[in-house]
Amino acid sequence: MEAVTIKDIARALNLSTSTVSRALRGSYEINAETKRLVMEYAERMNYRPNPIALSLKENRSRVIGVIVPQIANDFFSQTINGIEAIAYNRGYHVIISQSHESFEREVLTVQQSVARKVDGLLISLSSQTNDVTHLQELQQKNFPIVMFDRVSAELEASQIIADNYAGAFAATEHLIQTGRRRIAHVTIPAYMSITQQRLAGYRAALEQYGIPFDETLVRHVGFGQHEVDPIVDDLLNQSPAPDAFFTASDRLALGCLAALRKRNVIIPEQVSFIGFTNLLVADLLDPPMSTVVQPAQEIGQVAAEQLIELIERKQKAPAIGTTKIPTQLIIRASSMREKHLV
Amino acid sequence: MEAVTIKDIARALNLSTSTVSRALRGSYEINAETKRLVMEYAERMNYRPNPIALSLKENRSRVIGVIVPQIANDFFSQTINGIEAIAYNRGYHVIISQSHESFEREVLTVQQSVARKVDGLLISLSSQTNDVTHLQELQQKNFPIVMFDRVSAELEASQIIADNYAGAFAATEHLIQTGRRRIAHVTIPAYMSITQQRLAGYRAALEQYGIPFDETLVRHVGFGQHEVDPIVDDLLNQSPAPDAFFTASDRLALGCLAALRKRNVIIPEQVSFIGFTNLLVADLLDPPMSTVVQPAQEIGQVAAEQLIELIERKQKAPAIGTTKIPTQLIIRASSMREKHLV
DNA sequence: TTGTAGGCGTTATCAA
DNA sequence: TTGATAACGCCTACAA
Repeated sequence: MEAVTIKDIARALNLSTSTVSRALRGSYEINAETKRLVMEYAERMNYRPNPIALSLKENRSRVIGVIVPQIANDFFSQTINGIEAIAYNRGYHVIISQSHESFEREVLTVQQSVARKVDGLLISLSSQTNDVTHLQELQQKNFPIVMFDRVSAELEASQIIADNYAGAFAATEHLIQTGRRRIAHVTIPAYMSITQQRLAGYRAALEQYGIPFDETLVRHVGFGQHEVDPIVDDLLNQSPAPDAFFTASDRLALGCLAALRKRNVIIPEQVSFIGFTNLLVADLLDPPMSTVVQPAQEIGQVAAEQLIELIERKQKAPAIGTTKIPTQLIIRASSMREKHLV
Repeated sequence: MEAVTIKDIARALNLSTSTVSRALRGSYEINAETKRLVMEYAERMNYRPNPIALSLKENRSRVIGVIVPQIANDFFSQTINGIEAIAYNRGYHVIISQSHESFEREVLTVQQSVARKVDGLLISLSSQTNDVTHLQELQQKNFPIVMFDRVSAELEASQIIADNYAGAFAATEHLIQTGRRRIAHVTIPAYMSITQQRLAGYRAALEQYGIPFDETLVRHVGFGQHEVDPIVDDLLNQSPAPDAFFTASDRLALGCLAALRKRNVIIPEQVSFIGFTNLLVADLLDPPMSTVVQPAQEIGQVAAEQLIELIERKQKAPAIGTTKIPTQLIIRASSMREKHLV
């Protein structure tokens, strides 16, 4: 894999490397004939400038680092898809790393990415992360960072999130309007930003409809295995038992469904925040599940746009703020399915 | 983001850059005291070698290029997960690109990756790709390439695939053993490697059990939208109609399920090749779906291992071959669920 | 209009 | 044991 360099072209054409360089970028005054000659030869030899040499010279790599808790997760893989689309359009490549929901690995990965000379960082925090000094330090050095989905208010960086509050409000409101009063909310750890936003939306909807908030209906589940079952058990042992479930993720939604089925309990309706790539799945579950669809791809796109903006205009005072992308509530009730039957 | 360089250290310690360099890599003979001094200072200043400078010098980037049709796809995101795990352990970063199932974009992306100076390429072909000259050219230049999942026999590169033949055989055999005789096989375009392997397994099982192969039961579906419905219609209009479906992917499995439900038809059993991240989903569908589980993560791991091997021992004659990773057939029948009910 | 030289950060070679 | 120099590929200020 020996690639053609400017030096090779110069030698072959009996020119200096600077002349060749100028001819190729077309900038400086240069003899039209020389330019044509160089261009032709470069074309023929399939010359491509070495991006590594350029990076070294320009002190920029045109690479964006992306850190997510997990790649093999519909929400994040869709986000990455959105990031990738924007990045490639603007001439950036994307290096992806995973924190595996571990604070330590997140810190390590951030350091590695920076050592690798990425031009900026897009990050969604691990579920263990409640200390963001590793990011604050970078920011003080003026290193471009944009956070998405799982963010932290302690960092003065641009943040792109789904409108979790509105989504949770809409989901809860829908359940109330269909007659539910005891809506269980099974969600992720309490200190995470998205948890708080969703919980707030849930509470606001209850309040608006005059339903007292019952904290025993709210359960926080970590990211380990087999944690959902006992929680569902516990909820069902309440009297009165919940008459609806509002879950915070695919994983929890499926866990609750499985637990309910195992106990042979049929809940009138379940709504979940989801990131299923193929939303058809939600409709084909038994029973079908209503969903608060997260605009994963759009979140990725907007995050990438803002980061590149930050990288390219190296202003000291970039516009920092939180961008909320709307969610969409899709109702899927068993009754609706029957309509399809002939 | 000014980083500390060897030069900075040299200046601060009144040494030459070569001495500092030696001290840091510890290799050459060097005064123990000097070494200690340099190490300490480097540590204190949080020195990190500039990987771009190293790449330029060593003519290697320690980056692996990965090209998949889609990131937002359970199978591929799991594969990437496996690749990432191995790569990071061996000091490589991973740059991911998507071909979006387009031949043109695949060619473009391959060229871009090479221009970016990745040390090697892991690729799963787009569904449109049946010409692999863009890869053959690279190979002739001795550029390391490993293919996975969607491979091509026309390329003499290592290939890592699921044991599609055995998986399809097992699925078909299972359906036959439960009494099915007219097993529809809804699959992807005919020229793709995995299609052929699965079709061969399907046919072999039929043959072994003395069931004549009926080509009208085999349907190839492209990657566009809304293509599944009319095909299911058509299959159901046959007489006798199929008594089982064996589908080649998540997307086709769900498409068939939805189409069947829309027509209010209940098929006794459906088996599919799948890559669902959360296999719980298959069990919670209505009806639950049996699956040929693809070892996506392992495929990624093995592919990454083989590629890195290829990169690091720059032998002219690397061991080339096809590695088959076993699949796993998981039976999920409605009757099994009933057992769980109290 | 073209060539020379220096530098981005690092290391290998040779000289001191 | 340490330092000076050249080189990786590219660009550009300056000299010719």
